[in-house]
Amino acid sequence: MARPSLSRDAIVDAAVALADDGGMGAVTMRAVAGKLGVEAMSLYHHVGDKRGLLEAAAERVWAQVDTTSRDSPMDASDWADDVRHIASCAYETLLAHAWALDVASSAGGEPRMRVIEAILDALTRAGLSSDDVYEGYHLIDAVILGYVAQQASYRGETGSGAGASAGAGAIPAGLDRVLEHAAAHQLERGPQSGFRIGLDLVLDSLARRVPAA
Amino acid sequence: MARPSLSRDAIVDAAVALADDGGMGAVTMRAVAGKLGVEAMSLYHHVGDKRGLLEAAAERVWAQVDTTSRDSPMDASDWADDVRHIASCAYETLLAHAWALDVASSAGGEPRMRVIEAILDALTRAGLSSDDVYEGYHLIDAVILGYVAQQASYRGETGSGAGASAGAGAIPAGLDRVLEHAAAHQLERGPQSGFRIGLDLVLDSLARRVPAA
DNA sequence: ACCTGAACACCGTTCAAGT
DNA sequence: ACCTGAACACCGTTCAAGT
Repeated sequence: MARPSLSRDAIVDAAVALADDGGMGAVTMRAVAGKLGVEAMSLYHHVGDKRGLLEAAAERVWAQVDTTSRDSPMDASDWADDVRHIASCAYETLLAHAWALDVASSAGGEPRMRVIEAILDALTRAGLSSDDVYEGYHLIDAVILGYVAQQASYRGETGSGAGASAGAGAIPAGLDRVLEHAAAHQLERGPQSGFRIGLDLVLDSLARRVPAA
Repeated sequence: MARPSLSRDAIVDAAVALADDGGMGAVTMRAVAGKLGVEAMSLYHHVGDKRGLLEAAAERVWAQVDTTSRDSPMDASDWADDVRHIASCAYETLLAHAWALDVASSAGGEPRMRVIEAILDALTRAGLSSDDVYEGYHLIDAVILGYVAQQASYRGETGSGAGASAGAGAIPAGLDRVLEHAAAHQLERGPQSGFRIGLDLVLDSLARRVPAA
């Protein structure tokens, strides 16, 4: 039973695996098929399109984000912890599959909507005005996507080039702050450290906008 | 003088133009050459690589961001306005050329470093601790990149699909907050409105961390 | 119903040849 | 020095044919 007759799920799995090591460019209809011991054209009986396959792969990534609240679902006081939990999980997951961010415009499908729902729900439970829920969600989402993009690009920079010191070409003379900043990057930091600091700063600002009980 | 003998600049210009309408996928060595009335292989005398060409194109986009401070260069009090000015300009520019964000990991080159320098300089002038400058820059950068990604994906969603109402497929039952949120999206809002609100929230938080003079 | 070989219209890139 | 035709090894996708 090396091949359970080829299923859509198996195809999407193979695409995710290929993208994880090798990036989105490594996802080729022929490569996906090869990984499943089948010819490229067989895939079209299950996925319709390469675009559709990539969207399904991105959706699978979003589905890995844990959106369950940690404690009693109606507890308003821990709304910030709930957001922290969901956002951290999303950050970690997306960073592990950074290619998922480059897939199509509106990728993510229902799994992504569940993440959005969970964040909106936490902000609503906090007692924020509906305007603040609206704007707060966008800010939190931007922070997640932004830090993932930032961190992914920083990784790619030091992971591939010959000399790991200078980054994307030496820093031109006169950009002294950038030079300092690059040096500060060398310091040891915990995982998520920058992201968590930024997220907490945003959450504190939002907490200040909760009307007094 | 239809063809000033083909220059690297002209090639990069053509690549930017093709990407602006048609996305990164429209940038093809053959298409770029065609736009310049030349054969594809001629490009290799000036750019070396398609990757290099795309990086040069992204660099040209970053170069459009205005990094000049608005008033006396040593004025510390307007550091927040300076950040607002640079960040808004970056947001607008990147949104107009959203493909530039998908180019290679560390794209942007020296022009992007100048943007980073300007932001770091403003935060330093504010009198923030070096740790806060470090983390504050990352947060601001994440906010810029995040809102651009968010807005670009929202655009792509309503710009292409058949029915403009539902977005990326209808919203599944049970996701009531998402439904509300999608409805709120229909309201008229100024350009940059979400981004400016998020950015201001972040800048306020940073301002609170400036040690008292 | 599911799989496949051959084929089509594309890619990026190389290389020897032209001027 | 700069440009190019032909060619190579790839793409995604279609289609008629096999089982």
